[in-house]
Amino acid sequence: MVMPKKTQGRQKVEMKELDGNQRQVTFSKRRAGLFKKAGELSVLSGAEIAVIVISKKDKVYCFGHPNVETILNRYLTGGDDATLAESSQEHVAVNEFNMQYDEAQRELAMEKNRLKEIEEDVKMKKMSGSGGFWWDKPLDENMGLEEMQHYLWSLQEARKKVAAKLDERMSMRMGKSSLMSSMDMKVDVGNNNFVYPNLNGGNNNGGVFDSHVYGFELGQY
Amino acid sequence: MVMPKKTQGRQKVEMKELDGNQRQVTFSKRRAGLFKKAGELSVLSGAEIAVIVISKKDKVYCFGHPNVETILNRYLTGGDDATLAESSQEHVAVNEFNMQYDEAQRELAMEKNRLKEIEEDVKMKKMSGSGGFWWDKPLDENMGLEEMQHYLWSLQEARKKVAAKLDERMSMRMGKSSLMSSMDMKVDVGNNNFVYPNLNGGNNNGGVFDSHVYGFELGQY
DNA sequence: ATCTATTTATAACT
DNA sequence: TAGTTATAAATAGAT
Repeated sequence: MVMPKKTQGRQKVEMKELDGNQRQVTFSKRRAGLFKKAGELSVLSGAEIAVIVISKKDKVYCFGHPNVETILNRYLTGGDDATLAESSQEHVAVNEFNMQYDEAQRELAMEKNRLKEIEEDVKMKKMSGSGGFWWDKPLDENMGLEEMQHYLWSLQEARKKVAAKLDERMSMRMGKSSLMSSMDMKVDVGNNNFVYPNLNGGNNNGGVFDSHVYGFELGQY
Repeated sequence: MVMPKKTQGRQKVEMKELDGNQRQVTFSKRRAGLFKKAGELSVLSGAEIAVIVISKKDKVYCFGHPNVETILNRYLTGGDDATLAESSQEHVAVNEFNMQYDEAQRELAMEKNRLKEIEEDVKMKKMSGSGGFWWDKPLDENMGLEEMQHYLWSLQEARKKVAAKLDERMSMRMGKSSLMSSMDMKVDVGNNNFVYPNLNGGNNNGGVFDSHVYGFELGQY
């Protein structure tokens, strides 16, 4: 007795832009897959990886190991820390920050993993589907309030530096630019109770919640 | 008669850092896979994607559609063009340029695809292994001299259109455009025999030949 | 770089 | 958005 197939299974798909719901679904699924692949590659090869995805509706999703800012910094400065260290005091500062940050991240990862193991011990079922790496989840899901505060502070500092770098780069390319001014506007979230604007409705993504994956929650995908 | 299996086939692999040769091989294979996935996602969903990978030996590999710089700009700036456009006239200009540039890139991509189809028609063999998207290969690898010339020509044509529109816009707002000169610098690779400076040893990544993949060629992998 | 055997990722459906 | 299933793709191991 041959059971009729329940589904047609995966079908080959033409590589052209999709529409409507199909696009949304595919976008979600493949974005998740892409981030997972990025995470695996970084673990297996020890490489640093940043992935930034901006949907058609301007929503920003990103992945970064150890974190996006560090990688952008390296990318913009030439990919070599030595180069970075040589260029100026400011760079040294950023560099130093990066190292400390990395270390902090490592500790965090370990703690997270410990927590996770405990959880898994409790669950131990059906986690294969929802499981994954810690950096594959939204920040607020794996960060306490205090930790968050420190994290925000340090990242904002770093971001200013990176922003300055980018501005420099861009102006080198485009003649000139006043990106900094607008960036400051966005970076100095100042006194908003450590709740970064990104999570509050603005579409400013700051780049603060890195080392992980997150999406802005405003419109549809 | 049962043929002994030729290979064990793919084996499940533990997610931990690899060593030596195995790491290099895996790094190459998976990096390629990651970029391909990124390209597919951008085509299917119409999203803009940037991927930056820095190997343990500090080599930088990146993928960007339509190009890395634009995406980093949007990321650092807030991910929303509208926000950017509000801040100042100059931002409007930059923003506008970016949009038009993106558009031009899209056109170019289509043209490239057309060219490729013709080539494939001639070849039509064994392309499955080396096939893929044009933006998934180093520039020098998928561009013959003639093709390169055509590419540069179309890029310049497209750019003229963009520049014209931009200039038009600019003069509408201000007295004149200061972008023209810098743009010329950027696109007019001029007389260097169609070999883009990026390919000549510097780690300047230009941002002009993006929408594709390339790595810096300084050390080992 | 190529070639399989398998593992993974996912398209279609629920 | 979250499962399920069948099939398309990616890729580990070996050449």
